[in-house]
Order: sequence, then C-alpha cells, then structure tokens
Amino acid sequence: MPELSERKKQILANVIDLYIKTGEPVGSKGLIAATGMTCSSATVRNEMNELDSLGFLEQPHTSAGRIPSQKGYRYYVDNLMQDKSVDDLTKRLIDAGISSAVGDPEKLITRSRELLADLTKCACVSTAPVGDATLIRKIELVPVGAHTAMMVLLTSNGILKSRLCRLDSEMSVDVLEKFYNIVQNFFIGRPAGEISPASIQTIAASVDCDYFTILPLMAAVSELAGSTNDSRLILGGSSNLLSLKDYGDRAISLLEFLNKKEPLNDVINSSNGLLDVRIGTENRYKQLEDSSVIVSKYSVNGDNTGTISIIGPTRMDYETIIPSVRYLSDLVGKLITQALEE
Amino acid sequence: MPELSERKKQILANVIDLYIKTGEPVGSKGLIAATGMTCSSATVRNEMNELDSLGFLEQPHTSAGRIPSQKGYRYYVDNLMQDKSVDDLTKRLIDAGISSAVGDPEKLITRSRELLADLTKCACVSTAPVGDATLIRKIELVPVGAHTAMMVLLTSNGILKSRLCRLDSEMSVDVLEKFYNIVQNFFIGRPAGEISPASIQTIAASVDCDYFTILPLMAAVSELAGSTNDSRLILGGSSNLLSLKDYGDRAISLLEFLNKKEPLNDVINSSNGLLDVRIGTENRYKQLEDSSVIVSKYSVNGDNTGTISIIGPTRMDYETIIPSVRYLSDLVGKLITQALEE
DNA sequence: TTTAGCACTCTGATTAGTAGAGTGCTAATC
DNA sequence: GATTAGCACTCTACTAATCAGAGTGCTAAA
Repeated sequence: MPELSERKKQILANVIDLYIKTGEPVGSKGLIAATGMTCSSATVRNEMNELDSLGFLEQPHTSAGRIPSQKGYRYYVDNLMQDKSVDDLTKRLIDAGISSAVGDPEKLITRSRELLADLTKCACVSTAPVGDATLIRKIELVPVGAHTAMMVLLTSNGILKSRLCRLDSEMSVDVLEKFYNIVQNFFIGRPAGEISPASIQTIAASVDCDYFTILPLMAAVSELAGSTNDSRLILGGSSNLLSLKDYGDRAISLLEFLNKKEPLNDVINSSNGLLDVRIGTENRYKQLEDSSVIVSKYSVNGDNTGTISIIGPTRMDYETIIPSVRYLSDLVGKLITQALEE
Repeated sequence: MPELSERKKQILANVIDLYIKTGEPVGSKGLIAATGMTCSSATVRNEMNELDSLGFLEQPHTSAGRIPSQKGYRYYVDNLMQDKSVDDLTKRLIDAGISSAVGDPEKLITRSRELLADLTKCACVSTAPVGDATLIRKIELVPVGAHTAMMVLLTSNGILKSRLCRLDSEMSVDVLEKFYNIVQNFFIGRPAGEISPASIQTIAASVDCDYFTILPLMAAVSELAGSTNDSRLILGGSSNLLSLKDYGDRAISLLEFLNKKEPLNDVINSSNGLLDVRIGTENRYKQLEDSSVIVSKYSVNGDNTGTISIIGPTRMDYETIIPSVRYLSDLVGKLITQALEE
C-alpha cells in the first residue's frame, strides 16, 4: 500500500466522509465548500487526479465528481477513519433497547438484531452461539398424548431445541424411566457434536430395553443434538435496504439473495477475526459487489461464538456503525455468559 | 348487485383471466384473439363500454384497453371464477413439501408458509393456533445454574414457550418441589388465558412457601402463559412481491408495512369466515389498496384456530391460489390435530 | 342487433437541444 | 517547484417536440 502525503490523506478522508453523507459524487469546489479547506479548487483537482490514478477514487463519468473506489474505502477503514468508541447517545439507546431482554439469551439476540437494524438503517443478521464446547445440559420428555411427547433439549449456551416425537407403543412410565437413565448416562454433560446417528444406534442396542421402542426417542435426541449446531441464522431489517438510492433496482436481487439461507450463512461464516469488515467484491458473491458486510463475533463462556452482522451499501457510515456493532456484540456475549452463570 | 347477461359475464371473466395472465390492459381485438370469441371486436367494445359504466372495468386512460376494477374482481371471485379444487400437481407438491414436518406442529407451520409463498409467488403469513381453549399441558423448570433455570411451558396446541428465569436465593430442591406442587394444583389443565398477574399474586400469597422466593417463578409463568396467546405471526416470501411490475416503486412501502407486526396482525385478525378474500380497499389500510389478502383459518382439536394467509397484488391468480390455500390450511389443521392426538 | 369503417385520443419511445457541473490543461504567480 | 486563475471541453440530466401505434366511440350500413 503506497504511502500518501498528509494532504492526500485528508482529501481522501474528506471525499469519503462527504460522499457517505450525501451520496453524490464529490467535486473539487463542493469539497472545499463543505470542509473549509484553505487551498484552491485547482489544487484539490490535481490531488484528486492523482488519487484517481492511484486507484483510491473513481469517476462515474468524465465530467462528474469523484466517488471512492473499493480500494479507497479499504484504505479509509484501515487507516483514515477515526476509530472512535460508540457515542453516548447510541450507547444509551442500545442499553435501553435490550434492557427488557437481558436475562434471556434468545430474546436478547432477537432484540439486538432488531435494534441494530434500526440504528444502522441496514440489514442485520444474528447467529446464536455455537461451538465444539456446546454441552448438553438437559433433555426432557414432556408427554403430550399416550403415544406422543415433546422432547426438549437445553444446551450450555442457553439454546433450547424442541421436537414432537411419536412412539409406536405406549409411552409407559417404564419406557420413560429407561429413557431418562440413558440420557443421564450417555448424554448429559457431553458435547452435542459427539452424538451421531451411529453412536445412537450403539447406545440403543447396548441398553437393557426394547430396541424398537427406544429407537425413535434416540433418533429424536440425535436430530435435536445435530440441530444445536445449526447456527440459527436470522435476518432482520432487510427492508431498510429497499429505500436506499445506492441500490436502485438491484435492491430486489440483493434481497432475494439475502433471503436464501445457505449463501448468507457462507457470507457470515467466512469472516476472520473478532470484527471483520468486507467491502464490495471482498465478499465473494456477485450480489454483494456494491455492499459491505461487517461481522462481529461475540463469545459465550469464552468458548462458543455467535455473530452479529450488518449488511448495507458500501457507502455506509463505517465510522459510527463499526463501533456500534462492536459494542453491542460485546454486550450480548457478556450478558449471555452472565445469564448462564452458576 | 345487478344481474349481467351471459355474454357480459363471459367477457368480464375473459378480460380478468387475460389481465391476470398478462398484466396488460385488455383491448377488444386482443380479447378476441386470445379467447377465440365469435363476435366482432365492435360488439365486444360495446359490451365493454357497458361493463365500464357499470363499474366492473376501468380504463387507465382513454385509448388504452380495460383493466378490472375492484368491483370487477369482487364479482369475479364471488360469481365467475371456476371454483375448482386444487389441481393434482399442486396437491402432490404440497404433500411432498410438508412430508418431512408432518409430526411437528412448529415445523409444519414453517414449512407450509415457505411452501405456499413459493407456490403462489406471493407473501405468506402464518399464525400458530390460539384460542380460549388453549390449556396448559406442562410446566417444566430446567435448572441451568444455581440461581437460574429455563422455564418451559407446553400448551394443548403443541406450542412451546420458554424463558430463562433467575432467582435471588438458591434454587433448592425444596423450592422446586413447592413450585411443582403449585403448578400441579393451580396451572396444569387450566386455560392459559385465565392466568393473570393478579391471580398469580393471590396464588403466591396463599401457598405455604416464602413469598419472595416463589414470586419470580410465578411471574415467569404468568408471562409465558400470556405469551401463548400472541399468535406468532410470521411473514415469509415477502421478497416475491418485489419483482412484480404491479407494484413498481410502491413495493417498498408495502414491504415496510408488512414488516410491522401490529398492523399486519390487525389485517389477519379482522377476517371473517373460514376463508376470506379481501380485495384492494376492502382492506382498511392505505398500503394495501392495490393488494389482495386471502386469509384461511385452520382449526386444531376443533377449538383453537390459526391462519395461513396470502398477500399479493389484486391481480393475483385467485382461481389457483384460493384452492391451494384452502387445501393447505385444512391439511395443517388436520395434521396438527393428529399429531397431538392421544 | 351486429358489424365495418373512420376520426379521434392518449401513451410511450425517440430525438434534439440546452443548461450546468466538473474536469484537465496551460500559463501566470507565489 | 508548488499553487492558482482562466478556459475550452465533455458528459449528464432534463425538457420539449415529434411520431407511430393501439384502442376507443360513434355512425351508418347490413
């Protein structure tokens, strides 16, 4: 990355700030008017020209102002942006917004997602905490009818999974007792990831109990345990993106893209580090080429990690959004850890 | 409602069918070309003119073809549309689509919503079954830490609600036992709607137990019981509406409208009868003036009702969508009832 | 009652013209 | 050598004008 003169840096930063604010290409005169710089427009023009050849700015067409290129945004985020901490008002908004959900992990995540989408006017994606360290805390079988029961599985992350299951034979006290025995001996306290359809079969065969009676229950355990590792990816606030002029018609295909689980999951999961900012084509998907994605990880109990992410136009207000996302995701991690504390 | 001649009825039906198919205003020549009617275009013009003065058709402008008015759609849905049953392919698609979720109420509703949104290319809204007859089936307190526990409440509809709760004192065996006693005596088998913050207080005061220890638990029960009656309104497939030319720019404000819980809830709940079709301004909301809403109720155990609804442009394919919605919602009702059967 | 013929109307697409914003270059100035 | 004023040039966004086409309503004949 070439070293830029102080003035170039300042001009680049100003152009980006102004463009983020107005959405219009920034011209030399307009830049001076908006920032009160002391040099003349011709000087700015010369500098902008060089920033253009260096690839930090680009022109929509010959006689328009400049807009930041992807490289420009990257340089801005890495070097120019003032990495201020979250401002006081936002902090209070966040604290107040999630206060009603502090004790409950699921609610907390939901509220945070909604809140952040509102604050940033972007789409927001949340995932529940998952990890190898997810232990099975409790499995409960709640009878619903003579042949049916709701199976409820609680993990060490406070994530609850449930599923109705049906037995061929009657759900007798005897069956229940045997089931709870197996649960106690083989499942409680074990990592959810260890439970596979194969291991289930072995266990079902090894216990002193009718194989075909207990098998549907074991299968249900296996399914629930498996599903603890799907990360409960949920998208919110996507309609915020619709009214942005940045996207125009392309908002439609963007929304259709975001509504598909698999690619979105891939986008979120391919992030590095605690807080990852990916600009434009740094996201591998064509549909995100004029969007930026900010993924922030939070950790629960030091082991399991979930994410809170923002998806919006490359022309998003990085300077305020990044601190907000970081603050909120830290908070979520801490609060969930605390809620689950002994 | 004035009685129309057979030919007028036929022309009206044909115009609407064609307009639904093409989205373009229908002219006299085009109508004859598309339907193979035997009279001349001049005759059709005369008839259309009368249908126009009667209010069943309207012209976007003087020299364009006709499009159905709201009154026209209403007459079509009530009198002209062939109320065929769902076609074979659709039936198979639906059956196959939900087969993996048959035994589990929550999954079943989710799959149905997604499926119907795909089939109809419209937005689809589902609600879980609720009603005065919703009984509390089970309340379970799953310890998570020394001071915290996950409370799980299961209703007779198979709907599961959960919430983490925190005690000031330790969650001793003694406390748990007393709690389960209260649950058994006061809650199990009772309608969820009966439980109010006031009744909770009375109960907490009346039992032989430390009031301040048991109160947080009682409060949690009250909250969960109260939330069983929120209908879990969920919207899916709304991005389908974006690419429809019917809406143009207005798609944005429509989506923003649909993403708000309260008005959407109102729209769904203000429906009458088992299957309600509301066209354009028959919906009380300005934002729905060029949309139609189809609300179909399903019932579980004969008492509790949920809904599956379609929201799309007034120019939707009523003839195939209505039977699909009806078929699917009946199926959902039956399957949930069956899953919960003794 | 139906139909052929025709004048009329309105839209939507295309073209031409214009004002304005912004640039890059040159030459003068600090 | 860096900065700046001046200017010719370019490109867009907007407006107005034109025109073909689709469709109508009306009249008069069948």
